[in-house]
Amino acid sequence: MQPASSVLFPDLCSRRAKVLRAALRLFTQRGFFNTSLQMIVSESGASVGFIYHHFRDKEGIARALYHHLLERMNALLDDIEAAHRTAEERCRAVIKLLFELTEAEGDSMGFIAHARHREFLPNEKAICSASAFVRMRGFVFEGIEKGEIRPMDPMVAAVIAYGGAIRMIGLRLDGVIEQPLSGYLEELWAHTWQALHP
Amino acid sequence: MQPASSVLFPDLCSRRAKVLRAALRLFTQRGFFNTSLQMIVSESGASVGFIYHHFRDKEGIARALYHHLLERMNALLDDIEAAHRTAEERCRAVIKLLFELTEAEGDSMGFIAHARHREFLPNEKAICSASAFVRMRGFVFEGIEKGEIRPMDPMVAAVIAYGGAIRMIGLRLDGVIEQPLSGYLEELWAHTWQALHP
DNA sequence: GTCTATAGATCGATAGAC
DNA sequence: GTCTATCGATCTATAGAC
Repeated sequence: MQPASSVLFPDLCSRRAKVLRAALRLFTQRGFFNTSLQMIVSESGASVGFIYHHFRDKEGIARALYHHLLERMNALLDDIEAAHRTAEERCRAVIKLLFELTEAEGDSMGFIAHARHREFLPNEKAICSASAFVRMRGFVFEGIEKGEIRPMDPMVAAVIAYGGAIRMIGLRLDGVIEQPLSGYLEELWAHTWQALHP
Repeated sequence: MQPASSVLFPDLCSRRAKVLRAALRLFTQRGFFNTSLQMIVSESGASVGFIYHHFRDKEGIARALYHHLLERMNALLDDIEAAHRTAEERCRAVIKLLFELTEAEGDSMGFIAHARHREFLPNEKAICSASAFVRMRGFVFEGIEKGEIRPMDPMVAAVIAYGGAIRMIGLRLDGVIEQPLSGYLEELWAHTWQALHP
């Protein structure tokens, strides 16, 4: 159940937002192909006509969700970039954010980080090519250039920096990890940084 | 294109194996729900009747693939456990194996590590609860107990050990990483071990 | 713009011959 | 055991009233 107010879904009232939130929950929990339009109608309270008028087709709902969530992620990365100077602080802040979003808005995190978008959005780039993920890697690349991270292949540094956290998010969303992720942040990052610091 | 001989698919000749290999390729590249039975018939050369007689239904093909691949992975983990004593060597060997399989049998790795099985196999456990993944984590847990890995939460150690590699596999399968993974193994593991060693 | 009723197409699964 | 022809269910998308 999504909380009443939400970082990734500021708009909770419009009918369009109701459709998006219902679809998000169904897509994440049952999968895109196991979700019929009728289910979205029942869950959202909107009608078939409304949905086709505003989203063109079923794929259009997923496309709107995809772009909406990536745009929100980009805005949150802007905040992090402005609030922190060093690669170490920025990466840590990114992981803290992702952990918090996993706990507070698991459906959204599941849709962003966990779903196989190519299967139902054939014309979208792979999510890891999306700008939000490119920018996350950019924090690491910049850290190497500035000497804040020890010299190594940039992609290797990026997967070390975020790989453990992303794996942890997956395990949490799948129910393998039963405790809130916030309790792991300090320990995870302290050790991860041992692999990166100069 | 799968190679002519295969670690994960020793049997290449039987009609059953032809169906499994065709389905694997289609499921990984197009997704389970975008693959019709008719496509599997066309790709494998078997008939509808043959498939339903041997697999009961479409889900049965995916189920057979899932169990077959996890069983093969378990056998390969047996080999690693027998060939290496320390956690450091075992984890490194696991990552080396996964990197090699990603390059040589990308469809299989995509199906094991990348697909959302819950969507089309509702009665199977999440893949990260499967025995192969539990055993991979077990190598890490044992390393902590023996003092080969510095004291920390076991799950944190496990995601640090494998998270970077698994992330790299995902990026490689999605085409973000363009070079073979073997070229990254040494550097990735050398730095990752800095986060784990006592 | 919004709704309901329905068309149109696909696909999984089976029946029945061999 | 294997095959082909076909049924029946489901779901997306649209037509047409309001």
